[in-house]
Amino acid sequence: MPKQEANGDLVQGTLEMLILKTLALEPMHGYGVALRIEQISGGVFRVNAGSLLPALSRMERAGNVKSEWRSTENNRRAKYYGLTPKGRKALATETEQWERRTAAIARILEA
Amino acid sequence: MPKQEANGDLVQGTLEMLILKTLALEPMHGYGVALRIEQISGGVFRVNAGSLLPALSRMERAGNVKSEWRSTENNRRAKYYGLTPKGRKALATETEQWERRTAAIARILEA
DNA sequence: CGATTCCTCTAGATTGTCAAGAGGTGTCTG
DNA sequence: CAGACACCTCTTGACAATCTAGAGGAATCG
Repeated sequence: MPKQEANGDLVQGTLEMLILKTLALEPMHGYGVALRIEQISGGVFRVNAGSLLPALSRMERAGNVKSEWRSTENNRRAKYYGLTPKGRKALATETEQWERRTAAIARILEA
Repeated sequence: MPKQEANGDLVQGTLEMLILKTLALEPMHGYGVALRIEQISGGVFRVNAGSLLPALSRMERAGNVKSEWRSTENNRRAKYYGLTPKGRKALATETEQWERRTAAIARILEA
C-alpha cells in the first residue's frame, strides 16, 4: 500500500496545540499522546514519533510541559508529560488564535 | 517595531487553497489576490509578496492556474491569473481535505 | 528461544512561509 | 517639472515544523 490517498498529515502548526490539549486531560507518555490523537481524530491524524518527540522537547524547553520517568501499567519505563501553568495558558492562547484563523479562512472559503 | 503580537501569519499549507478560491471568483493579478485575501479575512491575513508569487509560480507549473499579461484599469501592466479546470478540481479537493482536518481538530479541542 | 508490542530517540531532507529588498511605471502635487 | 507616492512583479536567503527512516531497549507471549 503505497501511501493512502487522504493521508493523515496534520495541519502545520497545530501539533503543539493538540499535544497541549491532550495533556490537559491527563498526564501521559508520548506514545499515549500519539494514540489518543489518532483515536479522537477518528484516524485522520497519525502522529509520527519523529514529529512528536521533538515537539515535546521543544515544549519542555519552553516550559509548557514538564516530564518525569515513571512506569506504565505494563511495567515499562516511560516518560510522563504534564502541563505546567504556563502550558495551560499557552493552550488557551493557541486555541484562541486557531479559532480566529480558521474563522477567517472559513470566511474566505464561503465568499 | 519588533513583530506584533497577534501577527497575520497564515496557517501553513492553506495559501494555495486561498489563492485558488480567490481566483475562482474572478481572474486577478497577484497584488489583487493579496488585497482580496486581506480584505475578506478582516485583516487577519496579510499575504506577503514573497509567499504569493512563488506560490503562483508553483501553481502555474502544476497546471492549476494560467497567466496572461494584461493591463489594469489604471493603465498598468499586470499578470492576470485564472483557474484552469484542473485548478477547479484542486480547489474542491483541498477544500474537502481542509474540512476533514479542521473537523478532526475541533473534535480533539472539544474533548 | 524468537517474534511482537511497547516506548524513546536521532539524523537528514523537504517544504512552505517570511523578511527584506530591488526595480519599474503610471499619477498626483507642490 | 521634479519628487513623492501608489501600484505591481520578482528574487534571495533564512528558518521552523514536519516527515521518513531508521536504531535501540525492555517486557511479554507463543
